[in-house]
Amino acid sequence: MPGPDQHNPRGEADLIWLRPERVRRERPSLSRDEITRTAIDLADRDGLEAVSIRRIAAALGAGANSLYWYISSKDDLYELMADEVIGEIALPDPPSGDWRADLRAIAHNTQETFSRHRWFVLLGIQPGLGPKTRRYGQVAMACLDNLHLDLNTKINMLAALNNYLFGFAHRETAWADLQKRTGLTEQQWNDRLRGMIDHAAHQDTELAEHMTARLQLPGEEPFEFGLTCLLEGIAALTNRSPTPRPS
Amino acid sequence: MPGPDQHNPRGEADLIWLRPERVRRERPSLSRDEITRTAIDLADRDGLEAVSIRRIAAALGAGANSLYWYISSKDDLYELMADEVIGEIALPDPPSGDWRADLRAIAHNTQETFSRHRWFVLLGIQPGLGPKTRRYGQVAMACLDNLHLDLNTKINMLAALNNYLFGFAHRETAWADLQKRTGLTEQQWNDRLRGMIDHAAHQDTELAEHMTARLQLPGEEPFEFGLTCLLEGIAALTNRSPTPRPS
DNA sequence: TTGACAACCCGTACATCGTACATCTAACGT
DNA sequence: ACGTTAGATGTACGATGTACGGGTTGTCAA
Repeated sequence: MPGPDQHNPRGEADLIWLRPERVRRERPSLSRDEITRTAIDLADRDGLEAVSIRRIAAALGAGANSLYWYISSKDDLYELMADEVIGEIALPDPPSGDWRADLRAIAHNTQETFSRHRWFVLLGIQPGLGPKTRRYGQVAMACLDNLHLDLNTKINMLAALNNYLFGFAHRETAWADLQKRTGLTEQQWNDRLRGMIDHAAHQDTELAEHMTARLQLPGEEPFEFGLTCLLEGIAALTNRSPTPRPS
Repeated sequence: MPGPDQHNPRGEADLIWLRPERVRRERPSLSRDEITRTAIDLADRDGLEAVSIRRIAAALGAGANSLYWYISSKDDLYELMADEVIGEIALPDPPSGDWRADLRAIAHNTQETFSRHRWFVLLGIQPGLGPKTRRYGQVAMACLDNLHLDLNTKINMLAALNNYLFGFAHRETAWADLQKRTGLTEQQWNDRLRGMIDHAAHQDTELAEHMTARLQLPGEEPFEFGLTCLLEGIAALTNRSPTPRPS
């Protein structure tokens, strides 16, 4: 990484979504799509840190720097990957009309997709303006339609939900990485953790309790619990007044 | 990064928190603390990607690889940084007794600390078993004490809250990074975004609305909104401390 | 048919990274 | 006095992202 680079001499906001994909003439053997899919496969199999320009190129049978014709930086690639992942989330389209059920479904599908691509939350990228992301936002919005709320409130609701989903996914990812970092299988890792807790319990009950707490954090039940809290809270706020104010 | 490395031939779960800091004899000029603080300062000033072993060493006036005596890998360093950041969060200790107010305070302080160290959520590390993190968990637990819930429920509540906080911080960080990536000042960036929205509104009103929505996501008001939702939902689920409001 | 120009691809090169390893120095236990 | 070890360093290796310049092929005007 040769220096920060001023990166934008002309002051253009250079988002990939505002640039058209280069038109396919005849020769091109690559495309943004292929590149993105290959990158995602690599990340799924070997983790995000295994995603390198060279490796993608190699997997595509292309030269090392060929990709730079289609993307202008690795961050661009990340943005493409993010949008693609968002696109994998199954959506209730059209919404059923029951906003709570719809949001719950979206939440579950999102969680499921995130856990198939655990690296997602490590991209450090807010899914931006890509087409798949926009569709996601659009459908989520539509789920709230017959509540007749103002735009601002709807946005806040969905943001809260998404924040929760991101946070949960982050925790899961971090746990998985921690386990991987030790080089143990999941079984070995769990056994060892239990052992550590038992051992700690003898000299430091507080530590043992703390570890127990952390141990059970990822999983179905805590996810459901938090999700229910959020939806319940949203419902409470909408029943009250059109513009809820924090106490 | 020379290969994955099996990393743990003997199958030891090698967490930094289970190893004592090397005892200080006389000569040592470095310490985990100094290293951690230097790393944090670097990250605050120049971003997480500017945190390299060599740069930290240079900043400490030490040789390139001296740090490896104190930490055994860069991931270890991340763990130390995370614990340190958690330690900066102001806590209501002892709790006031009003669990809602206490959790709200913790949430605000956490958010405030995270936004001073935006790189935190990019560590890809779940704050683990470090002393500061344990204290955080301990105090948060104590806030729920006089609700007399079972351990499991309390853990789920705090997890939900923390997930939300992580998610929100992630969004803020991602936005800030996006802006930085364009190389524009915040002012320029906002102007440009507004311009893009206005421009988009002519040909694609849906896109314009979508961008508007995203534009306002980080900020005080959405944070407060989601936080209130969560606390309200928690209250509803415990049907302790009932929300006295017939719609 | 020819030539110019663009689209596309790739090889080389550079700065930088994490860290394994061998080695040096100075304090310590005996 | 002397070996042992804690602490610090230098060198080296395999990677990485990407700037750059030159190649190759297709398209289109003349």
